[in-house]
Amino acid sequence: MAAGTDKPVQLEPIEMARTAEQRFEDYLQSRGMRNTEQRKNLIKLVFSSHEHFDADQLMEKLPAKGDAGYVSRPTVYRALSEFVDAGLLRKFELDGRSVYEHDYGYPQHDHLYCSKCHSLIEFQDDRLKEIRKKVAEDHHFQDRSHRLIITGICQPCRQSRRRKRRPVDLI
Amino acid sequence: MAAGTDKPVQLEPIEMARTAEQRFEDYLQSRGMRNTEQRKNLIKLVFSSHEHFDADQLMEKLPAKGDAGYVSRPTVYRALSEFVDAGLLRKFELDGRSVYEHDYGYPQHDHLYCSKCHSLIEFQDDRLKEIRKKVAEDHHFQDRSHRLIITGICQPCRQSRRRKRRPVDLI
DNA sequence: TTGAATGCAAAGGATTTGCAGAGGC
DNA sequence: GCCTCTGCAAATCCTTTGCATTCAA
Repeated sequence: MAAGTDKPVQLEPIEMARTAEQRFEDYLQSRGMRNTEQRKNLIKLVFSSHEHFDADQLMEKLPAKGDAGYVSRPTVYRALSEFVDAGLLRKFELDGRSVYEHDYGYPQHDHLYCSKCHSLIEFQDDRLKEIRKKVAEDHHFQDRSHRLIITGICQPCRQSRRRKRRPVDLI
Repeated sequence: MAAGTDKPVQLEPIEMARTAEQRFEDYLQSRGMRNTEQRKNLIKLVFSSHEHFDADQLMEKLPAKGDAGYVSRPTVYRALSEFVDAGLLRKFELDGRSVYEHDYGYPQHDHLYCSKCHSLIEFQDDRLKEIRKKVAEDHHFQDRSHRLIITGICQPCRQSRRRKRRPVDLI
């Protein structure tokens, strides 16, 4: 995308007929599951920004134990799994932990991953679709999804080779 | 554990000036490290076939505890890490575990991953190189490696599903 | 009311680490 | 002999599970 820019290009959310919350409610409804306070808190938090995050980071954004709005760790894990199942989030693994990102209402993209500061930069390249299609056909493979991560050193880290840059929390 | 079975190799090894063992010896030498029996056993085993494997699968191929040639689990993990560092193996994550494959003497490739039987199928597409190059340039990113995994259902799994369809619940 | 969901504690599974003894070089 | 390496046990890290209680519908 836009060459000549320093900042990572931000992808634009897709226009949606239903909000993530609405879609999740449908999901719950259709399975006889309940729309609890915890699930409401989590989905609100998760969709309040489109950063990548892991379970730990999500926990840190929640109110502390004892305060209103607190959600326990097991419940966080259970909810993340439901969000993925409902098509709201996508999950992938990085350095041995699970990382989540918005799926619903967000365009397909892939990532550059800085092995120094652990930041993730999104990019889009439509040629990938073609490759995927051709390879799947060649192997009579029914493709459902793909994940491409290009690892290296991001621009800020290349420039400040000596300066210690605080790694972006979390991946 | 044990996932990621493999198909017979389809890609041809590259002609090498030095064997993996030789290269590893250089690596050890240059760092004042020792070429122990354990490391020799492991490298021989690892390069005796082209399959993808995880630490557990490698352990299972080793002689049992008490028998000659046994290597303990911590040593296996330490060695795998060294092999990666020495450029002999490449490591990636699948379903929460670390999976290894030959790097030295093996051409760049990517994978189709069957979510049903967990097999990994290798493929090559040179257009990926171009995409990687362009994206890296656009973002002033110094790319070092990439990993593309296309997930779906492999041909054998697609066929077996059609043949023996699960009957509708009777009762 | 009633079964699903939560929080707690504890378990699990993969991988790593501290350390005393073994063994390359 | 020096110093790295190994194996053992135990620790860590992330994630999941069993269960009694709480709560949405």
